[in-house]
Amino acid sequence: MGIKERKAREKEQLRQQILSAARELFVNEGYENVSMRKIANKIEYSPTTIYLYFADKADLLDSVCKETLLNLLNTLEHLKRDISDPVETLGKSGRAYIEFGLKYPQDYKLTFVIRPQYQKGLGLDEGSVGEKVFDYLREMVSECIQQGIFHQTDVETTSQVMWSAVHGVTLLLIDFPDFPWTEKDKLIDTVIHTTIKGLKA
Amino acid sequence: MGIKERKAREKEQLRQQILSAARELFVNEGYENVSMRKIANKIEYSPTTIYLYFADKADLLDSVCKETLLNLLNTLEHLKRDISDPVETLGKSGRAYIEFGLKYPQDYKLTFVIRPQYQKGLGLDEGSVGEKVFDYLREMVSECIQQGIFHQTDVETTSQVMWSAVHGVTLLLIDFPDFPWTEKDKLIDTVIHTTIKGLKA
DNA sequence: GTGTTATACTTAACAGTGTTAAGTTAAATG
DNA sequence: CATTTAACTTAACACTGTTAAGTATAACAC
Repeated sequence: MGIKERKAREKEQLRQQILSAARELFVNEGYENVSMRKIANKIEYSPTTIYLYFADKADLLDSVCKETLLNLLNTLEHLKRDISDPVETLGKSGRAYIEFGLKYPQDYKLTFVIRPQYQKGLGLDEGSVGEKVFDYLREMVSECIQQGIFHQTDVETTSQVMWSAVHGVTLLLIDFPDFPWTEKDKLIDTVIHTTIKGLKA
Repeated sequence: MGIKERKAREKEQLRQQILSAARELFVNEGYENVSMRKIANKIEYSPTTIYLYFADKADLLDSVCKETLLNLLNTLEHLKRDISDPVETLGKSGRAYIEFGLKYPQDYKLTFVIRPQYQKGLGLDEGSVGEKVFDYLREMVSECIQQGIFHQTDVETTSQVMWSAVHGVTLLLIDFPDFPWTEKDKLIDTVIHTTIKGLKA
């Protein structure tokens, strides 16, 4: 029964082709400026073929964002976690998060800004990749709280404060590139250190 | 020479009519889902009339956002500033900023997220309303630094950290309404207090 | 009051959009 | 070899932002 498998493999290949064409165009030209026809041209198929693999343009965006979240999760999980110094680890994670956003600014915006506009079902549902990313943050914070380093004892609130800080600075740096920012690394460090210091007991 | 003045007044009136129709539609249906024809219908003029008053759709967005920034600036400037307790004032300002964003979530997103996507020239240029809003923040922060309350002595970096925090939590609350947030007021307060505490000497 | 010019607005059109229904072609199945 | 199924395409619909050309009316000069 090798034929069916080959077919399935070919289907999956085309799906991936569509996905990576879409990502490249979304990132380079912006979601709104990319048409289904442009994507179709890039992969040399007719526009309607895409609809055999994805429900609509928003679904395509959805899949692209899911990949981005997987990459982000992967980046974070590859950080060496120093359990003896959870605050240091939390800081490093925050920095990695921001740097991920700045390394792939368009992907970050697609995932955390554009997508919520089209997909009410946030992508942070139970079991989703988005939730896993936030779970990672929860773990880091939880460790700090357990060791009594933090003032707050509420893991949720503390995690959300941390997320606000890194999300905020990431988006500002992306969206207002011409603003007279302090030297980028200094700003990032200050955001992280200020937040962590504010959380400490 | 009353005729010319009357005409100018009428022109300005129509301009305002277009603007408020655009704002209402942008806010209720989202920038991307509003067509020039929809706006035209609402004001009972032909679509092309709009182009006699605004260069294009992005220019219309621009003008709507400028109004929003004026409203935000006005809100902030009406806060009682307690010069004897600048930290208290800074905290109140931060809260007012976030609450403004949550009171007019769509306007906030149009101004701080959607607009930067279409208008490279950020809207924080010298002399712009956007700059005035940030100047307000600079003043608050500057007062805290002058009184030696803050650890940092750099007004710019400190202001940017503050902005990151409030912008971050505002956008997260708007974009992910279904996320299991801590009680909203508690989260806002914690974000502000954490940031200010982190900045203190 | 008449002729001219400028102003304000509209009609028609272009090239493009997301998406669907119907049609085609080729391969797999019986 | 006939038939069904899968993969893909063509054609179309109703819509988009925007421009060029046209029209009617009001303001002006004489």
